[in-house]
Amino acid sequence: MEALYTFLSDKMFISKEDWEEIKQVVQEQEICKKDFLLQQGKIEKCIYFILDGVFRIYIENIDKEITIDFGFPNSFISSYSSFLKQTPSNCNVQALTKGKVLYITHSDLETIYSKTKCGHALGRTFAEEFFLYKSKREESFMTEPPQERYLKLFEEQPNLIEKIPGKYIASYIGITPQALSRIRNRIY
Amino acid sequence: MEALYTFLSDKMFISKEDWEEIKQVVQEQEICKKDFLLQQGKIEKCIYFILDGVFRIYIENIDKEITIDFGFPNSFISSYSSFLKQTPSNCNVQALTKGKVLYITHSDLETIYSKTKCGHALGRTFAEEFFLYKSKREESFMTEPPQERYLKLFEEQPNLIEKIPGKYIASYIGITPQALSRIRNRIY
DNA sequence: CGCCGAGTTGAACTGAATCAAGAAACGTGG
DNA sequence: CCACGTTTCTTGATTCAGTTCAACTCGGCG
Repeated sequence: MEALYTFLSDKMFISKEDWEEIKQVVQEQEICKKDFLLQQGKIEKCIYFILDGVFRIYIENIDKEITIDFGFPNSFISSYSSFLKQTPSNCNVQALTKGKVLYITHSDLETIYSKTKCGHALGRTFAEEFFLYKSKREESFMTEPPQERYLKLFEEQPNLIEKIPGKYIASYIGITPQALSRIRNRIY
Repeated sequence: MEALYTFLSDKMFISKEDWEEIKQVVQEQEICKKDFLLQQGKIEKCIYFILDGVFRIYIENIDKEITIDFGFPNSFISSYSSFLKQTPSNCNVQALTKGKVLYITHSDLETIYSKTKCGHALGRTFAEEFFLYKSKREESFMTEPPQERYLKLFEEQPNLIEKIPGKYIASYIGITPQALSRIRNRIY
């Protein structure tokens, strides 16, 4: 729980009282490998904060899966569009390893919005974080070829490359596993 | 100004007093064709609400421009990453036609955050809107081929296709003008 | 030991980029 | 309002990066 406080208070001010209020509604959950935090077609009811484990968000398209995002400890994960709109999600959120998460539900967050001073600022922080992430990814896709996207990813998340099956990484940077394999030995 | 109120109050509650406060800091500006609301390398100090005209956000890459976004009347436009982080932007925001915008500066928005009840909710609304937009775009790029991206765009913004030079549209959907031309007469 | 998923490698294919040239549309000044 | 120059669009030929299909290897696990 301190991990979450540290993460949030780095981005915004949270008073003692507000934090008490928030603590009331934040819940903890152990996750087994391959468990789903959310399945396509369901409505996302939570935002998760990853304490431990690695997660993946993906869309099941015709005949293939498309990886949209990975989640690592000390970051949020959610089918956030579905969460915001409270409409069925078009993606799955799945644990690649066993892990542990904190989460807050949509309705509890609404409560926080109304009951605490920092509520909306909290919601704003979520939204801004999610936006900045997507925005960075967009720029990467628009301006860089696959190889550079891979190298950047490698720089930013060197551990990722070890822990995650290459086929997911390939999909995440928008290429096939074969193409990734070729990029890899082009670089050696 | 009513246009902005209508737009916002559709998404959140704004009290009479808060709106008065907001009105104090919202400014209006006439824009000439080809004027820049922001140039690459500068820090985005505003969020704009488009009253009239069409705008374009683009990145100047090595040897080519990449269109990231268009802006139409009754929507917000800004180099929002730069705005949030208050760091130099890597994109330009330019008017494709003459037009008119409302805007609020970063520091004025901070004032609104502290002075009004709905401040943070307002910031949250901005962030959520921007996020949902990017998210939709990401999904489109990951799951659809260029031709479908074009057709979807055509459905959603039929007027866009008439008003905006094809080369910008091509760039926006991630292809060359030549490829767009071929898509167009493949469909007739 | 044999199976299965993941990764690699090769060959053929394909959609889009690039290069190039000509046609059409646009706007700017006389 | 026309004429000229610039920008945009189109079309064709060629090239290329990445996909697809397919076969083979490797490593973990029942």
